[in-house]
Amino acid sequence: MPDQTQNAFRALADPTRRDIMRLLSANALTIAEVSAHFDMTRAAVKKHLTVLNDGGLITVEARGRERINQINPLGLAPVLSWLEFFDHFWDDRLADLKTAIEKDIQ
Amino acid sequence: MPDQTQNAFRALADPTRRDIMRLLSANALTIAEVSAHFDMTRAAVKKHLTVLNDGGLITVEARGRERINQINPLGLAPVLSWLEFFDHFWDDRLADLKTAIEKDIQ
DNA sequence: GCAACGTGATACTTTTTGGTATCACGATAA
DNA sequence: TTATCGTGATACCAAAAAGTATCACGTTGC
Repeated sequence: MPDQTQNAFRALADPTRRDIMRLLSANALTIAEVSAHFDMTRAAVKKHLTVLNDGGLITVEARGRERINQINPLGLAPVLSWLEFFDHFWDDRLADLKTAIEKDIQ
Repeated sequence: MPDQTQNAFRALADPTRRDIMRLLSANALTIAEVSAHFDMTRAAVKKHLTVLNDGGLITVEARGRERINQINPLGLAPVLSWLEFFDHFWDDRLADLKTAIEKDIQ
């Protein structure tokens, strides 16, 4: 796992994978359970889970013949770290940004 | 510009585009000036700038025959907003996350 | 043991993306 | 005007990504 920042950003670039992150934030799920929420094959969902795993955003735990996928919030650290870089440049604008977030939809 | 969240995340998925963001954080630059920092053609850089513009992360201002590309920090709002979602689920872990950021490389 | 189930992995197709090459066009400067 | 410069736009190519279909394998339960 060389470039965790790149893998994490890449993992978050796909809307399906971001939806999976939200799903897993509520409960850890097996691949089949995750697949049930999307209109695509289990194999496709599995691929997305692999990308998320490569990005360090989820961890996978084997339980019998099932694989429990669960969120790893620390995986977001490289992303937040990168964004943090811009805080130093616009501390003032960041305040506006934070308030803008409050009224942001989705 | 329907899905700004998607466009912003997609724009940040490429390492060259993230580097461009850092570049522009110091100074607003023309396309040619940005291109000088990368080992690729001006046309390729222009494409990246278009993607960044679509993502709302930069703004472009015409000045004579030049186009000044400058950062739009508010474009990061949808990204931060999405990440904010996870704060509600792990307020405690977020503290660890913030401290982890401090010692993060790159 | 045996059948059903969840998963891993591979091969394959289609679409998107990153990149180059090229040309046309407005702005600049002599 | 004329030549040059920065850019926009298009066509094109190669590689990566998203998705499907399929099969093999270990686990579960009878």
